[in-house]
Amino acid sequence: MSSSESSEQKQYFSTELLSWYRRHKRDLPWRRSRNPYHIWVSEIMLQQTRVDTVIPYFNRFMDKFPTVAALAEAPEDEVLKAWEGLGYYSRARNLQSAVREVQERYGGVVPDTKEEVASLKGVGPYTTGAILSIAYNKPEPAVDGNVMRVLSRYFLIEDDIMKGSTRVSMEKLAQELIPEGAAGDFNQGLMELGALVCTPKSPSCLTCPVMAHCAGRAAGMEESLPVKTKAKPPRPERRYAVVIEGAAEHAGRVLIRQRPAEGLLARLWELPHAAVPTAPAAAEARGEGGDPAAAHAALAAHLAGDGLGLGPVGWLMQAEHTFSHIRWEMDVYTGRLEEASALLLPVPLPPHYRWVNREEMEQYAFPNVFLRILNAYFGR
DNA sequence: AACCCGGGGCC
DNA sequence: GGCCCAGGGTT
Repeated sequence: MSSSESSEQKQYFSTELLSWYRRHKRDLPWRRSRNPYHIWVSEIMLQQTRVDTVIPYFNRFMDKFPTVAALAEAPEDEVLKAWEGLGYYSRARNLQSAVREVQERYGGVVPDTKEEVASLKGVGPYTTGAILSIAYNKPEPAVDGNVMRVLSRYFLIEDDIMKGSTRVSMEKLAQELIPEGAAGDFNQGLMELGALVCTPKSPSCLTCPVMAHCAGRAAGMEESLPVKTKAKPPRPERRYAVVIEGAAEHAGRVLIRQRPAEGLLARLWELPHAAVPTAPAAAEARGEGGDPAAAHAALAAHLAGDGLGLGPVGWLMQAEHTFSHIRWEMDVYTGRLEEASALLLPVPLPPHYRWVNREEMEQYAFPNVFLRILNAYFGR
């Protein structure tokens, strides 16, 4: 980092920011007490969602699970239900798992040392600092994206904030800035400034309490900081998917299945799909119409693993879904299960499979791409 | 350090 | 529809 910050510039920043925060802080539900459990839950929720969205979730969550003990004892289903709509369900599971540890190991009292807090599941460097400073007023930095944006602008730091080493140096700087005895308010002030004034686009410099000594602003660089490398584009992954149509008592229904409890899109529902085998020469063009023979081979081999036989397939559509790191490019076919041959017995369905029609599918949560396919298939 | 994990809002 | 938004876990 540049490390050309003057002590006057730092002193000014700390004093003015703290004063500004105490005059302008928003009245938020988790700011009405210093209850460490409340602070913790709010920080986990805020990691992924805007304040306005979090508020009703936080209030409902506290009504339902008012204490560490209450959350520790609750069935996981209820916790996930209370989290429904916030996304990132693994963080709800991590939170409850860590809360159970606090209940058992610390008698329900959220610990107040760096080592103990940082060891809790789902609590990394940022959340550790937030809990220690906001709940216990300990002089620990809490550096999130807001804070890195504010600091990189005010001190004109051009280090790439996507690098781990930059976060570490920002933490050092942020810690030096904490005014004596005011860690909680100062850290919240940093984040509040980033959220309300020093915003990612078109920051409101004219109302900023520290504009007078902002090096980024003085250099006309407030819009171009922080420096942040572009994430590399998601790697494409070609897949075959199939809408398996039911017959007889399942006429009008299609076969869906639930994903495993761990990993990508955990526990969501989907259509059966299989990777396109890494093809030799002619793998380039995805075309309308696909390659039914190749698709049948891949899908049939895949479904055989669940004891299901697949009959011939026909072209349906193309569909795609982009994650931060993967891009699914799917060729979608329709097909039916193979007749159960000689014994004339119904093919037993593995427990994570279901037949659903267009009404019944409403009860299951699908990633968007499968929702689009099913909606197209059912003709909406 | 590199990769894995997911979903929403804005323009 | 393209662009931007983040923090923690694992290896």
